[in-house]
Amino acid sequence: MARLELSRTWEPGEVEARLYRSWEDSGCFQTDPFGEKPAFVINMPPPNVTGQLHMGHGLQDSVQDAFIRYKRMQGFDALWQPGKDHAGIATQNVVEKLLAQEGTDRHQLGRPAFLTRAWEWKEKYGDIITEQKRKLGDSADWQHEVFTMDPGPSLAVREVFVRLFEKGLIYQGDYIVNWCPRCHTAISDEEVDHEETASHLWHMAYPVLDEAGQPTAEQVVVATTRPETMLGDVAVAVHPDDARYRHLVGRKLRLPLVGRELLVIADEFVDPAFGTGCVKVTPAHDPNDFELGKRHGLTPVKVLDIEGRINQNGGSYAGLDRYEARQRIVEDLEAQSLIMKIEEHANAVGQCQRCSTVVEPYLSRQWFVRMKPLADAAVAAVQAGDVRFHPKRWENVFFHWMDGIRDWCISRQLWWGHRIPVFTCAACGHVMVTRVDPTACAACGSPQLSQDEDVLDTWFSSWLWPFTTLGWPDLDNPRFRKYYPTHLMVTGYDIIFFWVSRMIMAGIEFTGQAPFRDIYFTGIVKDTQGRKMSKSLGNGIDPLEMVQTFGADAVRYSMIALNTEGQDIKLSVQKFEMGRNFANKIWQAFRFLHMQDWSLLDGATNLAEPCCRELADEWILSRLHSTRLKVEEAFDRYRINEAQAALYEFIWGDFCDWYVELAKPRLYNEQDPAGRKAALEHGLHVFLSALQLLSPFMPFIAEEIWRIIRVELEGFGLTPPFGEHLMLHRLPAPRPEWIQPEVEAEFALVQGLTTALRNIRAEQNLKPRTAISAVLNGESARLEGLKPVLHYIQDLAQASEILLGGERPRPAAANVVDGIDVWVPLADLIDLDVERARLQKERQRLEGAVKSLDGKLGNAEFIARAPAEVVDKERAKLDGARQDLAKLQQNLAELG
RNA sequence: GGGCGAUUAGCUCAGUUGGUCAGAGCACCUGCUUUACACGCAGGGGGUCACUGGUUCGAGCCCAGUAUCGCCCA
Repeated sequence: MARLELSRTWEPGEVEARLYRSWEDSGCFQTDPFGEKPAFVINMPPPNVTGQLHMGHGLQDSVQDAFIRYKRMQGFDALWQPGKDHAGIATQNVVEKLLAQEGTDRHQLGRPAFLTRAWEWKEKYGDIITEQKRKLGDSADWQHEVFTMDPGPSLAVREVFVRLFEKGLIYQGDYIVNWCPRCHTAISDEEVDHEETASHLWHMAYPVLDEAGQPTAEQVVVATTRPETMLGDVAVAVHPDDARYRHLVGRKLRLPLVGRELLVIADEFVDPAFGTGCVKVTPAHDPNDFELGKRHGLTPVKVLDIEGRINQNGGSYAGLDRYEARQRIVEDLEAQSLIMKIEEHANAVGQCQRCSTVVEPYLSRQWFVRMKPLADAAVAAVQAGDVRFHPKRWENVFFHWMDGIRDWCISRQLWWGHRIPVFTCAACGHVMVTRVDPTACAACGSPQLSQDEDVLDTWFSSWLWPFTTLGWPDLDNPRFRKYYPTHLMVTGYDIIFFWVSRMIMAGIEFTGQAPFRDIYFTGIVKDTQGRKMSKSLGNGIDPLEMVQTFGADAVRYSMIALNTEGQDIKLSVQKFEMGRNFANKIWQAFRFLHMQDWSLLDGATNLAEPCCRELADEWILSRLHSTRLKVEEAFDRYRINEAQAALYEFIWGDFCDWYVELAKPRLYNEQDPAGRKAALEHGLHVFLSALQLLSPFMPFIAEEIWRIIRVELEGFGLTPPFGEHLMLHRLPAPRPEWIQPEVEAEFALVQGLTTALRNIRAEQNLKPRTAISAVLNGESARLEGLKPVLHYIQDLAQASEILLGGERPRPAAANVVDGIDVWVPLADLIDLDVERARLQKERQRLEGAVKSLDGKLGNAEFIARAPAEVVDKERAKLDGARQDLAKLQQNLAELG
């Protein structure tokens, strides 16, 4: 029978592409809203249409896919709901750049033509990111992929806007917002990154005026980090209790360079300890000053335009960029000797998260959502345990933010996005917020209506994502009915504010239910120095490149291995070697099984069941099922790295290192065909079972080996006991009765004795080919117990002969394992000095153990207070150590 | 200023409810072309678990404080 040829190492490239196609084409990722199976749902955080795959996806998708695949194999109708985000600012930026290359811009094009271009771009490039995600092996339900601007989600966004408006939770108003002078739009507080920057504090003197409006000799000195905003100053404030300035309150000042008269006002807000204790008040360009101005009835003066340039209110500075203006103003003040001091000052400057431009606090008319009423229910839901955070500590971050929650600026001065459904009648000024575009004014009937020019913040569609992806607001949509609320959300802790909190609020507000039950926070992927990966630093590691170099399984394995309890990950390319090495190890183990004589298998062969014939079989089966339990438990506790680690230890540490070695003599024993067959069958059964458990983590190699086994079995005319795709194969019920601690203990002794012999061999520098024999001595009952496993030790330690009991050979190298003497007669081979040194070291170790245990057990308090179980255990340890020590002393004495 | 996290082997990190927990991977040392694997095998070295007190029969693990680093919020 011709057998398949297996590559010498695991070569993932071609295999992964082929298998993924086969999964997707066969509908392996699909779900069934009408089926009987219970649902398990993860909503994939929608990547931006402009996005490129980065390591954050590498990490989070590995986690999500592991859960989804595991649940799917447990018999759930597992939905991983994918989608994409229209990324308002980012997409508009990209399209505007294209237009600029063509020598035009969106204003020349006009809104409809611009939107056509944006859609064209989206259709052409928008799938790049999801194609990239397929390379990771993501088993998402791609057929139901949703885009935030699809008709469904768009309808939902409008519905939500109208509902909130009707409830009085959406309002329009003039407030200070964060303005990005490059994106030409307002952004929310959450979209501003604060970076500590070295700056200056300029102390500027404003002359005090007398009753007649003439300058006096007195000056008021204010300190500011933004001198250019002085053009918009309308007052100077001091603390009412500040004795230094009390006499000035109510007096007038002359604003230098501009000439405007300013009033000195008193306000509790002023911190007398900061700067000079006098604060210039610029209500149009500072949030605190804005509030201050409102309290004192001041009229704001705007001095910046949407580009961040000084406007016509800035007199001779009009048209200058804000930084040029800053420089010129400082120079001009200096020329008038009005700069009193320039201090070094570090302050946190807000930057646009999208383009890193320094944002300006900017007075403008925007739409806001009143958040407080939504927040209360969300907090209650988390407190009640309706939503559970993993790790739990992130709850505090959530509570803290919710506690101080501020209203959400949702309007953006963009064209790409959901246009705000507010219509104003040109004739009578009546404002309408409607689910369907109105054709005539509801008040006066005029058809002359104009829609608000702005669009909504992209997050305004994202916060609805868990239910809009499933068909909401159509409550009868079968997908919504079956899959909502979802079960698990996996994302980074860095978007707790942006997204997680808001999703919880929206879920409760609009569906009456929290949108997910559990939320698992991953860490953030950093570089080796602990810096965030970024394009500008060029310190990113490209997941696609890693997939190409090491394979998707390796990338997934490594990312999950590194993802411990939501800690940040310091990543380097080298880290992927562990995944690659593990995949290759699995492949080699399979090559070994594969190269055996499969013609031994017959109609009675059932790889779905074990066929234990001896201790080694029972042992590996026990280990397999112990591992199985660990995996289950780890998934339940959201510690999937532990699940993966347990599988690694089992496959590499138990199966490859010990079981395969013991299977070799059985497989090569021509005298015992039944034994050969059993060894092969049992090896395949255990290996396959482990692979199935591993497949949520390393789906490709598991699936490929499964496929090859199928093909080979069919080649021998046998029927595989499983279906075409491993990933769809139901996990068999756990069999705890196969876990046998006594068998594991017995085997541990085999391992200990083997290691002792190998240790002697290595320390005495004996070549592997050199035959050694050994004598094991101890209590007769224990020697009797070793009889059935003696051949294991002999094979594993490559010993020509092992005697149970008998005289100590002289000279001999010696070890003691758990009360059993291990002697290796070495005649002329032994190096006495080496042997003596080795034994002395071992003696030292044992003496230490005896001393510490002795002390412990000599302590009456310990005997009295510690549980009897613990005391007994310690006693047994002491007895064992004493016994071993005595034997060791004897061995040393023998050496002379 | 408030909060959170980290501090365990040279490096990156695990260590559930306090009692075989002092561990893994990489790196290191010594052997090894052993018919699955050098992306490997066998053996080995290496840590006052940041520091100081406390609770306890017993503390990487609990408590208090200190130091250093990092993050978030103000």
